[in-house]
Amino acid sequence: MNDASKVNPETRERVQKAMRKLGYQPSRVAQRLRATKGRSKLLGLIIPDIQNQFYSNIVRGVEDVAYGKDYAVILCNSDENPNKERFYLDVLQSESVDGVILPPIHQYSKVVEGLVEAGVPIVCVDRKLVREAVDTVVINNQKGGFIAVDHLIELGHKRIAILSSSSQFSSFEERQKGYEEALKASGINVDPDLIREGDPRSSENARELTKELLALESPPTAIFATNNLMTLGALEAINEAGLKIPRDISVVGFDDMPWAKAITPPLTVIKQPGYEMGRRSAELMFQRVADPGREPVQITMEPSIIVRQSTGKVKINKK
Amino acid sequence: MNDASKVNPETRERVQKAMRKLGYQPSRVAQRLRATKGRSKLLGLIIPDIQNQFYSNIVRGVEDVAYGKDYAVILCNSDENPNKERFYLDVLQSESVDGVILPPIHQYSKVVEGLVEAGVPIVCVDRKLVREAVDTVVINNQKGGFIAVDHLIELGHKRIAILSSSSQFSSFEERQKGYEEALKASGINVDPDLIREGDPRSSENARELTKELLALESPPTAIFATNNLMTLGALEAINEAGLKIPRDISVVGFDDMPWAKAITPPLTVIKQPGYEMGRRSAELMFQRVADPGREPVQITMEPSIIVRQSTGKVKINKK
DNA sequence: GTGAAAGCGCTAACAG
DNA sequence: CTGTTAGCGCTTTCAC
Repeated sequence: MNDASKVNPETRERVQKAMRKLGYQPSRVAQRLRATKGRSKLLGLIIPDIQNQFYSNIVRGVEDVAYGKDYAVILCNSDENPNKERFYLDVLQSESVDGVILPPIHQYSKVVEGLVEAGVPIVCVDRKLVREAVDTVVINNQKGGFIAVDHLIELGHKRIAILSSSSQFSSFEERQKGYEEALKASGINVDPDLIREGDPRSSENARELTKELLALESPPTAIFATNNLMTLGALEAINEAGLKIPRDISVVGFDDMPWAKAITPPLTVIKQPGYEMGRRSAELMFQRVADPGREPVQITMEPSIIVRQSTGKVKINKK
Repeated sequence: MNDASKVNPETRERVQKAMRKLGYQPSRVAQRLRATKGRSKLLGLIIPDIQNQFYSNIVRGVEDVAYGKDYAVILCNSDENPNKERFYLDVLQSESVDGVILPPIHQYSKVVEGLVEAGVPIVCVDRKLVREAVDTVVINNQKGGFIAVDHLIELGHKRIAILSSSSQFSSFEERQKGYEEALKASGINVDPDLIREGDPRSSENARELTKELLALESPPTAIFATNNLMTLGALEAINEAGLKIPRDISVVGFDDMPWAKAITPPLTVIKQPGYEMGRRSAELMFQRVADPGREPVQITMEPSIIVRQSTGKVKINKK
């Protein structure tokens, strides 16, 4: 029934007919219980929050690849809560999934590192693990930050603010590094007043931060928001202040959200290939399941800037 | 170990300590294999597309309830493809999930109806099944359509277009019914030219449709877009045509997307409580698992209109 | 109150 | 090439 190779063709046909007739479906549960290693047809996927479009892109990429291989995926939302992450990791192990794909909450994670060492196939996506060599799919975040800010500098901006994360996620740290790098490369001082760190899961928080920025004695002429939710918050605050983009202020967002080109003016963004990142992660996963001994690889994908009308030449603010 | 009731407390304590010491974790797979009915700790969730924010809201609602009950959920994307739906339904059965939550692709679905009759706990969310009595969580779509259009009528609009679905989803049919009802209630003729049906999964398609609408000899002064993607497409087409909202045209969208209030001008929408719908669906699921004999219930939630600045008083078009 | 045994549905290993 | 068997890890039942 399972291995078509060494069976009498007519017997095979007879069996298949019987299967169809009886509507027989093998129990994946029993299969999994018996199989033990690497053929459980189940994948675990832990993400911070499915309501974040960037992560739903990743999820879709993973699922599409899984579907093609007859795998199902268990989806878990961690809310950036390490306890939830650990809980789900336990559940997934207990479900004997073939592997787990996740953006690790901490760069140094005892739990995840432990699993890697225990030989559980793990793929990190979007964020890295520092100590352990694991299959990883990320984008070049520093470059993303750099090109965003460099674009603004080219337009003449000198007071460029950044909305970043107060938590230590590798992705945000790198984007911020890119921001500073771009400024320095153009001989612009990094003004700590223009660096605002908050909760990247809260557009509300970004809105507050942006308000503060706009209320500054010498407010920024441009804002770089380092993820989709923060971009939203920045936009809200700017609208509320009655400012016009790009006349009064320029904005570069992170992530090419579907609505970015539908708004007025269309939003300039750094595009992350979320769907593709999901696909690649799942592919790495399957490679590792097939060959647990393989050396870990790290795939770095390229972000790109999509210039639209939310950025414009700077104007001198005359008071 | 499992049932705390009838065990010597000190033995229990001893066992628990041993469990912790050895890091023992029961295998949910083996549990599921043995358990057979209604305690598998796994739920199936089939949605059209996780990249659609409305569905990711539902997913989040389901998962949060599941998490609270120590359940995991297998997520499947059907892409509105009945074959994929059937495929996943088979997979989920084979995984012996305790039940499946889904917006059925067809109102008359042999497969889903079959499962219901076979006693598999099913909860329909967002869309209904016509023939079979099943637990269902929907919103009052007709009312949603009605209040959207009625709002536009009150602003003086008479030529109101609708972007609806060419496929026969119960939700869209009802929204369209509400549209017609509102027009009739105000003595406005339903102009077939203003009713455009397309693929609700494609903002691109909605963009085309809107372009056609705007190119009409007597174009609409307002557009009602019946889901989030179609709203996006409409907005794009309007921007491209150089029209200003609400000066030149008014728009009401469906779904309160996070970006709706961050854009200029903020978008008036009919809000669906997606997250809550997910929660309620999961709750119904658990109720049914606990009591398979219970009468099916249908929960109808209320949509609400959130009036923002994308709708304005109609102006007379003078050529 | 506690311990032993049967069996869920499958696959791998082995004997015919 | 085909048929039989043991056992994956658990829960339930039944005997102690």
